[in-house]
Amino acid sequence: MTTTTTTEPERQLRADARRNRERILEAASAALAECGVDAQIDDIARRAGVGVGTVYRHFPTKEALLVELVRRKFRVFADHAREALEQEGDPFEILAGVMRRNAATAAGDVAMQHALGGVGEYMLVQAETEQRELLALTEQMLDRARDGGRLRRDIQPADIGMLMCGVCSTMAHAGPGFDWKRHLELAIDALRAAPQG
Amino acid sequence: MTTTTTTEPERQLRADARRNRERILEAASAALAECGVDAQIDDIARRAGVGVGTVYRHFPTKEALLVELVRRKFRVFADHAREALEQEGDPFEILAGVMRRNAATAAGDVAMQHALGGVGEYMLVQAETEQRELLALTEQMLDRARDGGRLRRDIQPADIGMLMCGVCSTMAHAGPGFDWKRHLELAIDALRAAPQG
DNA sequence: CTGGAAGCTGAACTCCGGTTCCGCTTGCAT
DNA sequence: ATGCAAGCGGAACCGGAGTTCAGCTTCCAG
Repeated sequence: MTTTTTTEPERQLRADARRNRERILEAASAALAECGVDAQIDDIARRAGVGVGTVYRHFPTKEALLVELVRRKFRVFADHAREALEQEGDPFEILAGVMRRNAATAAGDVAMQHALGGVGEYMLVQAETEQRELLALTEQMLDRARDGGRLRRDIQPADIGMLMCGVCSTMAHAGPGFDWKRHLELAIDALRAAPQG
Repeated sequence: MTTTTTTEPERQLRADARRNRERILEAASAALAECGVDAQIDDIARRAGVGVGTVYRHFPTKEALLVELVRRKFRVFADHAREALEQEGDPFEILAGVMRRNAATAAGDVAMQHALGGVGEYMLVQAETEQRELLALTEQMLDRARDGGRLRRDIQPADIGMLMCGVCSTMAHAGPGFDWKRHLELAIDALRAAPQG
């Protein structure tokens, strides 16, 4: 299948334009990963080796650029989930594996922490499609893990979302005893079924 | 004892000044609870029925005002903990009760959600003293609950902090299935000792 | 009562960062 | 080859929000 994401621009771009678009996205990704929402357009343009005007030719507004990157990241999360669904093995551990992998991905991206940690609600709202996709995949993982018997029976896809958002919020905090990996493991433990009733 | 908090201004303020200071704090509290970090000084001044200059006479900078309010809120959290430590009853439930009460407090205050949810790290950093106090009280609650046997033995005070930050981060999100009370209960469940080994 | 220090006001200032826009460059269809 | 639409650069623009300050008002000690 050709890349038919609603996000991509309608008609064929000129070759150099496509190249620039990609460089901008890359630069933006780096800048936002580093500085979060506070990254500046001028900086992004500089990193991309491009004028500010060019950035605005490709993305009507800073917010649009932010949203596009959040979308992409969500697709990465979804890819991880899809890969995991191919694997053999204990479905609970597979679920936990995806959570660990996605958390690690978010850990390197301040913008994503902002989006998930509560600021930049707008970013999430506009990535609704991608979120839904991820939720659907999560549901599959949950179903399997529930059948496996090691997952608490009342856990819903949105629960995973909330917990992951929570973990991301601790990524932004530095402090003694503040460690997102620890937080993540606590969250995963919260999902376990009590060792029989 | 006289109010000897390092935060209060050194020498006796003129009567009207003290009154104004209080009105500003009140107005700021309301504005920040509503708009979070984005609340504007002009708006705060207007709500307080005071000129902007007056706000700046009492707080050198917007950040200082923010920090002061975060500190106060932490003291409220600590008060809740202190009260709880007076109570009789299952120490685990007492701990859970404080968590519920403090979460509910934070739920009505967007600025606090920003501070705890990952933005405004700076606010937390400057409320270090108040945090330490809260941590110490938390430790007492944990010790008792651990002795009671219903608390997972490896839970540390900072864990509670992280979990609470996480819960606050979901407060900022609206969405189907996103419900901070649910998140909080999951967090509390994560603390429970497995029903024997 | 009264002098003067403390406090107040709010228009004006400053800074900063997103956005615009116009003249120039470049890819590509013919 | 070549014309021209698509794309690019980046200085300039603009609005918004924190902060300042010069003159006026109010409290209160003596």
